[in-house]
Amino acid sequence: MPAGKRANPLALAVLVCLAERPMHPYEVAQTLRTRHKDDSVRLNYGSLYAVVDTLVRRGLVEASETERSGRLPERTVYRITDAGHVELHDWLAELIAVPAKEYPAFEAALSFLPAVPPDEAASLLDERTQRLEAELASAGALRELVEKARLPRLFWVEAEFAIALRRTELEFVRRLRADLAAGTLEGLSWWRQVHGQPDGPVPLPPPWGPEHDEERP
Amino acid sequence: MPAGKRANPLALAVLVCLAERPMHPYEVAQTLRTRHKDDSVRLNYGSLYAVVDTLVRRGLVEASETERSGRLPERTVYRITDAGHVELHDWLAELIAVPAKEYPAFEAALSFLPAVPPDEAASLLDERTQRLEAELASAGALRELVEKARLPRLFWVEAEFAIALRRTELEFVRRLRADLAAGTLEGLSWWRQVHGQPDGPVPLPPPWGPEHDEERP
DNA sequence: TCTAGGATACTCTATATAGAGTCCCCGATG
DNA sequence: CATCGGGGACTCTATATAGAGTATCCTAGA
Repeated sequence: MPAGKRANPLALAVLVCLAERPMHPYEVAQTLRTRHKDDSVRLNYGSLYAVVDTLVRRGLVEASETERSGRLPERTVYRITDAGHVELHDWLAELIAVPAKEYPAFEAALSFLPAVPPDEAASLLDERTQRLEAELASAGALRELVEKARLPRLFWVEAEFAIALRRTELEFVRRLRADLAAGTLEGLSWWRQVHGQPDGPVPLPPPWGPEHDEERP
Repeated sequence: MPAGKRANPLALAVLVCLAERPMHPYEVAQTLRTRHKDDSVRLNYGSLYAVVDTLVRRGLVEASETERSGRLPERTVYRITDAGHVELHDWLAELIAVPAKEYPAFEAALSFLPAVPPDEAASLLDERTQRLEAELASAGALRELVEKARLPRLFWVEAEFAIALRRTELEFVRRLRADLAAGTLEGLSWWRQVHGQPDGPVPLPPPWGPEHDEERP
């Protein structure tokens, strides 16, 4: 088996850091933080040490020394192995070349949109719009700072990507909200009707089942 | 504490289904599948039953009956409680109104882009482009089918959203690839140089550290 | 000089999760 | 009539994960 388990991208981050030079896990965390890679990779200590252990078990990194200063906890310095270099390369290549299915929370929320009444949905979408605008504004400010610091674009492509996604999301929300306001969203009348019942929230049922999936003779 | 744990969106999906009518977990899974909600919410049996248990412990759903036909495994039918209705509403409202930070795999990959040589990166990006195009093509075909089945747009907004994100990703990848080809990507010379060393892969170190984060006098 | 607060460098534990495995039924096939 | 395959409806288990907790050192203020 060439690829043991490629679950947590934090493991990839560790490999990248150790490919630069040997470090102890806490130092890996620092490095990722000062480079703002913790914006793109979920980083917390609980997972970090677990992930390093896994890498050790898979033979991708190995302990190179354990220092101790005073009576502070030991620091174990790890180095990447040859197998680690290979795995780093293959994993990263795969991540770049093949798009993976993601499950964004908002996509899930949209799936169940009919479960809230349409008027409330409208104001919730408005709130999201405002928050997204705020987020994009501060992201823009940050981008200017980074540019002024003369940090080449190569080192913040990931931030650009995140911003592009958020922008698309904002446009989508605005359009959906507009269609809702204009009454041009197909299914709206059903939606209003379902929530018009006086007997409290009747969130669904949607009027389609297996029979809509394929035609029968 | 009004909100116990709002981790897994599958729990939300279960609440939505049970708000429609009482079901046993397997039936919930079926329902989600026939409505293609398993495209927006990660669904697998291992998690499903665990999630239902959690909902029971939190008092959001309760067992209403357990049937048995023949010697097949028992089917426990669950119904949503009043607290469950409240939680369903609040959770969904939050998901719609406040954008959550996500960690897409490709964003992580972009973070570490300099770890592969630039020429290889170019062809990996090409491969991604092709795969994204294929994905979007089949998504388009599916969308037409759904439209022909007269399924109102309200019931597939989430798919529209996913497509919008993928389109943005495709554009982003195309542009990045083009900048790479044109040599207009800032940092490219450093990138080439680092990977030009004959002593194998020297993936990093990037030429910035804490000193770039803030100015000193 | 005493102390409050913040790094440093982990460690612990309860819970979540994925994926495989299990057991039974039913219809079709040879 | 035996058996084969494909659902249905879970159950089991090893691993991953988040978040809080711990213990030491250092610095700067009162």
